[in-house]
Amino acid sequence: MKFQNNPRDPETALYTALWHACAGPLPTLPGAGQLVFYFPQGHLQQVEASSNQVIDPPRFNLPSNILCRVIHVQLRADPDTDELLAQLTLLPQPIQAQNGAEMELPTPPSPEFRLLSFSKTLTPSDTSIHGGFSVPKRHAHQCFPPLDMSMQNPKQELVAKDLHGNEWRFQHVLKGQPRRHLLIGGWRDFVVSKRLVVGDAFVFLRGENEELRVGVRRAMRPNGNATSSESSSDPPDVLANAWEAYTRTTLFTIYYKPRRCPTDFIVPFDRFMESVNMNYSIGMRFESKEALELEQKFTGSIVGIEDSDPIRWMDSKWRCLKVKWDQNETSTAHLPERVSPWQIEPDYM
Amino acid sequence: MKFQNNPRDPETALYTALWHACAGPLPTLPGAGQLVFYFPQGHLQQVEASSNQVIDPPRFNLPSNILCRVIHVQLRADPDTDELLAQLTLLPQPIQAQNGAEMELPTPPSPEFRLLSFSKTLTPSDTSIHGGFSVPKRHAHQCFPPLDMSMQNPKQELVAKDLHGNEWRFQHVLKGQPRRHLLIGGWRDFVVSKRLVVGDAFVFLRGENEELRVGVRRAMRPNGNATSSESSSDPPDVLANAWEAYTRTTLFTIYYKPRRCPTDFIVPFDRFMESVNMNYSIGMRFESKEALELEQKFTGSIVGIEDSDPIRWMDSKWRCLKVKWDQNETSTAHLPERVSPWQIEPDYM
DNA sequence: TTGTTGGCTAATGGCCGACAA
DNA sequence: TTGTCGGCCATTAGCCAACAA
Repeated sequence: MKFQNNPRDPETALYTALWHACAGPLPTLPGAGQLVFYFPQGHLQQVEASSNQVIDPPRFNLPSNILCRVIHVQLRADPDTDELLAQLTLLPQPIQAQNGAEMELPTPPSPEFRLLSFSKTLTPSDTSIHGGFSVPKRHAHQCFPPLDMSMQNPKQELVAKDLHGNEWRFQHVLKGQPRRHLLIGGWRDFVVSKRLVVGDAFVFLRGENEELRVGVRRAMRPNGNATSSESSSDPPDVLANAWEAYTRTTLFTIYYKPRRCPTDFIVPFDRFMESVNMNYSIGMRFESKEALELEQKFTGSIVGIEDSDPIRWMDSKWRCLKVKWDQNETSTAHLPERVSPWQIEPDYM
Repeated sequence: MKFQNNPRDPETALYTALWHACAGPLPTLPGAGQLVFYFPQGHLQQVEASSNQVIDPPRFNLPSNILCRVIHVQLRADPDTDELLAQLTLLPQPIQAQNGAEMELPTPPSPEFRLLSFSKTLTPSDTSIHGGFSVPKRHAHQCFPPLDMSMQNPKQELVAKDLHGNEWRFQHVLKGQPRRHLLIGGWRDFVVSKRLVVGDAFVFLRGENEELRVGVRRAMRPNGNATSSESSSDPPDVLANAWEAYTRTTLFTIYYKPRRCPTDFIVPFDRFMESVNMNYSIGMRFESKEALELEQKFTGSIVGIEDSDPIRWMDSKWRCLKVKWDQNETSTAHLPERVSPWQIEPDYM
């Protein structure tokens, strides 16, 4: 299950689809072959955040961004915690080639698979020890194999695999007054094993050949409170790898945990160039792009343009914009004070 | 709980003691200030084993061993799985200084703490849902606070912290016919939370001030079968760090999971020098040193002396000995075919 | 349509001493 | 001395439909 090779293989396609469904709509992950900019500054900050260490890195002369080609992407999930992990292998690109978007490799055609899926955020009733899981009607009709409606209490067993290939069995019944679809008998095991709590989401996929998959998308913890596992995959001296790779034009590897901290230190070439061409100025109004990894769009205005770390990373675009968010019915307290140009777009309203 | 600063602090001393008790008697871990040899080859092999990837590393010109000073040691435990992790920060030593053992820093005097401890491997009864935990009599007498024997059914509540500072409560009772010490009421929670199974060991410590600690030493899985969490802390291109640190004499960091794979790529200076001075030859009989991380000693004889990877790591002492183990009442099938000189000592029997 | 609740029953959690290795 | 077992409660897991939002 660990290596995804041929994307045309239905098994692999299902795995990838499930991984992305569990990761949520938020993170944009480049594919193998794509050109991206790597921001060591952002990478370091992620490592610091996840390891709670302040790192005074050696004085590498890394530029603030490095054009790289994505050589390989490996999507994984921790067998214990189901935490998602993307491993990106990057190859720095020669400087002189840095201004040709035409060198973009053709994205391998992603074959179309018939794929049905839904996800539902768990309610207190769903997670409570008391009952089962209530399946919204349209989801049951769209994604579940059809029930034998000739029975007066239709039921069937659903057998689905998770990202690790483990099998989970659920009784799918249609009963109650009024009628509703329920997952019982096995649901509890799933909740306990996956340690689901209110706010986490249940993810369900049905691929071709009636293959069923289940997964979990955990609630975003407001701001990385200490539940986070310590096993950060990146060592504190992570920049040494980048430096080595940069100077010798060799491969290096970075990790990305989509449900952990917002990552924007890998930026697709096109998106970056777009943001470079955008003329942002103080006072400009904007709205957040999906790269900010928010569930909804927010608007605000730019209040400053300056290096976020002028000493170590001069002239870096990374989080170079100080912003003020508009007040909103939902709280904007969790929104960052600094964003990168590629995380926003001008608000033409 | 994450940073251990002053080893004289009783809190810290208890933490360290508990960590080592959970790690088991097997691994030797150097302390801060010590000189060690670092074997990139062994490091790489551990990474390969734990990530199930074969890595074709860039062609660094790393020597097969690098003298380093241990700058910092940080002992941690994963909050989810309790997996132990030692993070070693190493500083490569200048070449010209490589032949002076006198440069060994004085090991900081490890203050003596009164410390009582025991561990017990769990039986089926201990882990079964049916009952509690049976405490061997001498351990209860040695390590538990004394019971009030005037009661005809003496009992007390033990409150103990684990490596993360979480509190666990147990009812310690003396009852049954014949009398025995039992841990009930709370024991089950502990077993479930820590996911203990038969063969795992319960670790108990009592420090000064009657401070109690509990921990877990998991059974060694025969040969890294796939239960292992994927989140290896070392990225595949881990050698880039070492190379960078080696050429520029800067710090680098390695990780060591004592319950995962046998590590011998960090070897204390003295032990290595000893093994260099040992004249081993084909046919020589030996017995295993504790560095082989075995529960007991085994004997065998040397059948070959050769580079284990003559192409990439010429003249490396790492696992340069091919050995044949003596037959034994216990199986020798799990013993490695290759060992390093510092893992064995001549058998003078 | 779907979240929550109280009720009911079956299952199991969990403590006990007997017994035996 | 200590591991395992059968017995025996008390607790809870888990399904159900009523009800309400």
